Amino acid sequence: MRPTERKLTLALGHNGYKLTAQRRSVLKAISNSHEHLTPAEVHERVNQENSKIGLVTVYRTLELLSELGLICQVHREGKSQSYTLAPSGHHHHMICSECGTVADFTDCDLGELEARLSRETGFEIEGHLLEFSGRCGDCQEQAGRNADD
Amino acid sequence: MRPTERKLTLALGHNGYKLTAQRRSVLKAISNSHEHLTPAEVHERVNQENSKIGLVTVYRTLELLSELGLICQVHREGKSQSYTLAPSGHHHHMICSECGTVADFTDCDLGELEARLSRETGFEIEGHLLEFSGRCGDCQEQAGRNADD
DNA sequence: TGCTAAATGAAAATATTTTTCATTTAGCAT
DNA sequence: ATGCTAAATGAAAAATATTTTCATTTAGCA
Ligand SMILES: [Mn+2]
Ligand SMILES: [Mn+2]
Ligand SMILES: [Zn+2]
Ligand SMILES: [Zn+2]
Repeated sequence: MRPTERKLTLALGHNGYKLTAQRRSVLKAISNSHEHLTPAEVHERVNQENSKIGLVTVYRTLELLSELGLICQVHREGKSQSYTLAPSGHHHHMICSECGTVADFTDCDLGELEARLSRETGFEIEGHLLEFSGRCGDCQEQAGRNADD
Repeated sequence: MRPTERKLTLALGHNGYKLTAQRRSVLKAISNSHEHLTPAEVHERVNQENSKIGLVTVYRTLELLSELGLICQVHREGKSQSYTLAPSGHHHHMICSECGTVADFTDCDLGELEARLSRETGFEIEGHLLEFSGRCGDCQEQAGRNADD
């Protein structure tokens, strides 16, 4: 059993949820992709396989997996919600604007900035959203190759 | 003329766009609020006044004002797009999760982090999204007063 | 093996955003 | 000032996204 599947089994059991084929398919689709996927994209990919599950179930499952911390949301300007596999614990995303690949990083180091803002504005800070966008190594290479032609 | 209106006149003229009553109303609704407003909310507020403008025009106008740098988008988990008045230049938001107030700050100081990520992952970083969420001073006070009762 | 609460999915409802196109109007040239 | 024209508007419809409802199925347990 793949480590992601094992996590799913544990997280579901722990919280009184049932392990279903649909839930396994959704998580598998996400963990098989390095990109962030919208509910519609997950649905499409799952249904290309044998399974055929309903879009409503995809929505419900994405919300559940997100709650369990197995996947997390990616925020793109103007785009609809999309999800990617979550490493454990606090982390952030770098997103390739060309191919959609998501890379995680953990040490955001915003403590000092938070403290200063809190002091200066009186806000009590509870959380933050930090994402970088750019071009991944692969897409840069590809652009380089095309320029060479 | 209020400074925001002056900016609007200049930005529109500069770019070959026309100054219309609708555009003034939309910008006014946003600049009159410290909260971030969705298209539907902007529409509602504008139409409470004399004017009565179409929701489609609100959508189009928000996009235009955003392009011109007069307003900017706020990103909330699971919520639909919303906008707030933009100070000039690069900046970020702190958003009160209770009342929706948005406060801006400018010095995000992510250069070092960017450089390290770029070095370690090969990503070429082009931009970032940084938002803090928490409770504004007012909402903390109010909570304090309620606890006192 | 059977029971039951949880999960699923089809359909409908609701919400959000975009497109189309006929009508109006701001800004400019006269 | 007046008329012209490209840009802007708005009503309606279409497209897209998300949620609710409820009858049916099923995972996990006794
Ligand atoms: Mn992540
Ligand atoms: Mn802003
Ligand atoms: Zn890429
Ligand atoms: Zn507040």
